[in-house]
Amino acid sequence: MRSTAEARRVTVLNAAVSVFARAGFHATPVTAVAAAAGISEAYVFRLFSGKLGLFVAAAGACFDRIADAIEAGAERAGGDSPEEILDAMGDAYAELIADRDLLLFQVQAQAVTDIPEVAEAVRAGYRRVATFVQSRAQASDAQVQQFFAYGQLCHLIVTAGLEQVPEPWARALTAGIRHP
Amino acid sequence: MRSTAEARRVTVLNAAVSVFARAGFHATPVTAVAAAAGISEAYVFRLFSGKLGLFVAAAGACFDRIADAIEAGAERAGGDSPEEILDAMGDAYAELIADRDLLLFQVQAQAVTDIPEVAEAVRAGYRRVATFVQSRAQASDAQVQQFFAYGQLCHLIVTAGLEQVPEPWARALTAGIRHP
DNA sequence: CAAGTGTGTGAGTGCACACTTACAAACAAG
DNA sequence: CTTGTTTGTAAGTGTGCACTCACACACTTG
Repeated sequence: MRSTAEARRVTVLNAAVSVFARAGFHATPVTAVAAAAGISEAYVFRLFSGKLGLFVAAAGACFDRIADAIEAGAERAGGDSPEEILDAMGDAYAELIADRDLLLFQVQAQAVTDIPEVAEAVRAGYRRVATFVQSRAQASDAQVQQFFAYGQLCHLIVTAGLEQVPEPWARALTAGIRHP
Repeated sequence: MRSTAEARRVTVLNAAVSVFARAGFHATPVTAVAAAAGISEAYVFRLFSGKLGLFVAAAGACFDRIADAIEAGAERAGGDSPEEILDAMGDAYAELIADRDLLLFQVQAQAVTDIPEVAEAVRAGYRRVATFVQSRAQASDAQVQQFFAYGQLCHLIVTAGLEQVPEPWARALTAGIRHP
């Protein structure tokens, strides 16, 4: 049944985002994502063209979920000004990455951009998100840039575990970042 | 001669930063850094306690160089206001990472923060840089936060190769970032 | 029922790589 | 010269992992 194979791919992709997020591309064996998806390693290799194909597909799924969340967040904005819409998008993003999988996957993907296919997937993901943010919020270039700069700051805060650091420098970096 | 061993360690560390920066911790064999340093793999293992010890030491060297460059940059500031000093520091940082090794190494280190020793090294590095920036520039928390947020944005720009992308969304993200 | 097609796996295979060990040359001290 | 220490390497060893293949069950079609 063709639909079953397609359903499997979705399951595997969700598992892949979670598992790759922890230890990254090179450090996670495809056995691990197969186990997380509840199927055999051999079948994962049939569903995707090698480990790299799996990772690239997972990157697509990751950015899909991010784009959807931001889009939904924009709908809940309090007003029509760029500031209000960006703020609502930021809140939606913060909510989405509460479980950390999507954030950590992005970090892992950025770390293996020496592989051209991954670099292209990352560009495609940010292209999609950035163009939507700009057009939907009617924000200026500078506002969009700021939006992503503080998004990237979240990556540092989470990977370095700065929320747990009580020292002043860490408090300065984490100040105002919504529920990490 | 003890001094020679110490000199070797420095050589190896410089090589390690460059080599790890390209492909990351898990994807680069220590043979590669040994070759870059011009010595045998076995001797690298004698100079450092395993691959992880080498990587952590390289992280220390990386943040040392960053801190030194920012410190030197601050000396060249045009004035005494926080804005002028932060700007001079930003310029110094941008100059330093022109060769990309230090920037990419930071990305790679952030990607393997699931290893506790690496996470601690990253925190120590940012602790050193952030405390210096804040005390030297007498900047507010918000200014320091902004400084690092746009620094992290540079990581995205470089890893995704956004300087090469002519599309509007990419131009918005790269606008005003000093000579990438 | 026979033949074909899609879904799924267990049991390999081969290679890359982290780390060790045994050994050698240089230099120093007595 | 002998003994000891430091610098350095060549040649393993064992393991983990990407990827393959032969095979099996299910389900459809004629």
